[in-house]
Amino acid sequence: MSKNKEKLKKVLHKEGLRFTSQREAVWNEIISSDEHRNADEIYMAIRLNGVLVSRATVYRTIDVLVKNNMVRKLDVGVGPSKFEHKMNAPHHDHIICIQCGRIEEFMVNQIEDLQDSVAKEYGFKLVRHIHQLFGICKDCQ
Amino acid sequence: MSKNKEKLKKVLHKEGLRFTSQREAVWNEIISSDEHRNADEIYMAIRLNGVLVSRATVYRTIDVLVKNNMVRKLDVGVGPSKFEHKMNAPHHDHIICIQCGRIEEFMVNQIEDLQDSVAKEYGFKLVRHIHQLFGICKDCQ
DNA sequence: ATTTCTTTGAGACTCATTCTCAATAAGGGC
DNA sequence: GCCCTTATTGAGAATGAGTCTCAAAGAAAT
Ligand SMILES: [Zn+2]
Ligand SMILES: [Zn+2]
Ligand SMILES: [Zn+2]
Ligand SMILES: [Zn+2]
Repeated sequence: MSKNKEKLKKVLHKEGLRFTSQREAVWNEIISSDEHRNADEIYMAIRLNGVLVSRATVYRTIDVLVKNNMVRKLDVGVGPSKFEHKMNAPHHDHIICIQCGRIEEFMVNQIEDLQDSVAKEYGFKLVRHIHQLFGICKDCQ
Repeated sequence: MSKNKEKLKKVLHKEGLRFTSQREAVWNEIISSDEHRNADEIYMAIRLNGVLVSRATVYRTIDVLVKNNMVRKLDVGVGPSKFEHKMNAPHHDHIICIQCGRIEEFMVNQIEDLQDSVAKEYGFKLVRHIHQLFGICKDCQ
């Protein structure tokens, strides 16, 4: 069994959920691409592969994956949320062009550390963070 | 005329928009509090003051204010967006409790500077940023 | 195989936000 | 002020992402 399938099984088991073909299809579709896609795009891609999975199941499955750190949810400020898998992908945040929607990824260790300090200072146990820079990209300026 | 009224007039003029009593009412309501409120809460507060302004106008006016850096839009991850004025308030970001919804404000110069560096590195002209830390607050742990 | 509990799909539903469009009000010129 | 043009407003309809419902189908347990 593939590493990714293992991972899904493990998480579903931990959550007391069953391993089903639909959940596997959603997970497979999400890890098949490194793009930032919304739920409907993922749903459509699965259908194009000839697999029948409902929109509701796509949303439900993505929720589980997000909760378990396998998928990152991205609010791009306009329109539906986008998603990306986190398998083998190092942590990163995003810089987004408000003109053309282009998304670049960045990661600065120093910022990550400073976030931890802030959480500590305020007595919060940090679970996740959103860090998005919005601006005009080179091509759009 | 008050400083705040001036400010609104200036921005509306710059945008080629007219100064109206409704827009003034929305702006006055927003600057009257330092809380983080959603559009409907702001709408209700205006009505309680006896002023009649429609929900649509509240939304429309907030959009202008956000675009012109007078108001900050806050996506708290669940439910409607919240807003806060930026008059005389130094820039800050937010750390939010995912249990009780409590919101604290923080500001780290070093993070702000690092953001500028990232934007520069990617050739983006930075317009705004979202930086939100989500976790469990002291009381909820 | 039978029972029990979970999952699924189709579509209804929610709810924040946006849109429509006729009625009203600003702002500029006279 | 008064007129004219153009922007704004309000009420409610429309939108759209996401959630919920519930009967049917499927998994696990006995
Ligand atoms: Zn761009
Ligand atoms: Zn990414
Ligand atoms: Zn809390
Ligand atoms: Zn704040």
